[in-house]
Amino acid sequence: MAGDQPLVLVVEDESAQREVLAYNLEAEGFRVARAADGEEAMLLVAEDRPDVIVLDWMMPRLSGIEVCRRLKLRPETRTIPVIMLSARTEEVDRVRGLETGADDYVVKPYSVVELMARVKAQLRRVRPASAGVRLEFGDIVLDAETHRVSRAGRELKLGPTEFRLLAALMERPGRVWSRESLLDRVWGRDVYVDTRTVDVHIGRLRKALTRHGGADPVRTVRGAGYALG
Amino acid sequence: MAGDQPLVLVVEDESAQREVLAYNLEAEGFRVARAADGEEAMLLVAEDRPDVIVLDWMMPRLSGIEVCRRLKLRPETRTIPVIMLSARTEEVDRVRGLETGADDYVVKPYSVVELMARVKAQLRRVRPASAGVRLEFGDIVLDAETHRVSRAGRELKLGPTEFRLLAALMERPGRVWSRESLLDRVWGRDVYVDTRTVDVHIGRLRKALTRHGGADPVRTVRGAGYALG
DNA sequence: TGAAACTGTTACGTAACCGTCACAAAAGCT
DNA sequence: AGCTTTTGTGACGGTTACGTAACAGTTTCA
Repeated sequence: MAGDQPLVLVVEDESAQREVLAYNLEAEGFRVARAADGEEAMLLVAEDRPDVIVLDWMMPRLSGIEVCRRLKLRPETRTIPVIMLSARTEEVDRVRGLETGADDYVVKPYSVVELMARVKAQLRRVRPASAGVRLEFGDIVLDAETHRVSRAGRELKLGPTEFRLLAALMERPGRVWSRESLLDRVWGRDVYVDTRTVDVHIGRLRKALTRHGGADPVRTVRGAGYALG
Repeated sequence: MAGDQPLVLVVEDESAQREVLAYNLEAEGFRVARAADGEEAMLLVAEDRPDVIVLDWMMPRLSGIEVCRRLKLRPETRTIPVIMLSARTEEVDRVRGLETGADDYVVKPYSVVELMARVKAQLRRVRPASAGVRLEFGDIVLDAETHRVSRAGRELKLGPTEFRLLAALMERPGRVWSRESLLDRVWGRDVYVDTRTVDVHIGRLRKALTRHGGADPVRTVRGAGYALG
């Protein structure tokens, strides 16, 4: 709570996944605290007062559900937003059913772009100053919170994948993303999808962006990937 | 870490499996170092500093687990990503439980596509694709992140090979590169291409750089090669 | 439960790009 | 000057990367 940058607590027992998460959060400019299980998490919460908690559901010792429940009991920790990670859709339903009070849910394998957007969205609730939920490029505006995209004031209809793809591209306009890193960021880490699929979705995104006129803002860099502008 | 292409160390005691792995990795453009047991692996790590290690769990002498544990103890090798191979799901669980600090796990029999994807994913974590390199020489500016080249503020259109060729030359202005070393650097290690091809691409690069006026910045060093400036 | 929306893959046409060659031009050598 | 070696470059066939329509399987939602 004290520092410049928001502090995100990552609670995940599997070290590889924990580090991937931490890596991406740090790349976004957050400070990161790590916990490998629920008990460690409770200690760190008391100690460091994180601004957001990303919490794995399935963990040894103290499960994510239990951690969440305990946090929401105490007034001084009740307001810290919790984003729950779980492996399957059914589990999300179950977690919801348990009324743990988590503020958001993300299903594994998650898209990095999406998770970052949700972390930012939660932060914005608590710290209205933190920016980044609203991305702009030229006359294109993307609002991660409301999941809406408009161009020149006109609302655009995008599918979920096209939305995340555009969000990834808008995150750093001009930067060239390889098909592989787009797959990584937009589709998710453990999904094995043909790289040509990226081309198809880029095509769909282009069609949506230019439906009502306007130049194609997506640049193809032959042999390298795609970029915005 | 030194070379152009990432170096992958394959540690696997069974020679057939080791060669299959190596073959596929080389087909993907990686350089490959091979080790038949843990002790050899430790030596090769110290010697060659691989970018990624693919490590079999079950091995004579020094097991994969022990290799991994030792690697993660020393600061200079801690950050090298390790992908563990093991024979069964239960073993993966056991390896995980041992907290060896491996960065990813793959169960045998693995899909080659999947393993390649994981190797690439780990590499991306460590080598964030030539992040934000901006090269300048006189009025020429090359931005690796956006894949853009401009001269005197005017954007230039370069093909992929010309782009990489210019990047290589700009990395060390004034230095004379032989055709062979340019082939190595720009085209890749074991590509069978005539050295005269370099001349042709130098010509194309010159044409692009001088299209809108300005002196030819590429110097021919007769009998030796080319240099910038 | 259907209908609609969305997804990943495939196939095919096209345009850009690549490597080689042949010959011209330039540079060095005697 | 003549001769040899090296480099510049236009032309050309072959290859590859990309754009996109079509399609089948799946999910979502009324």
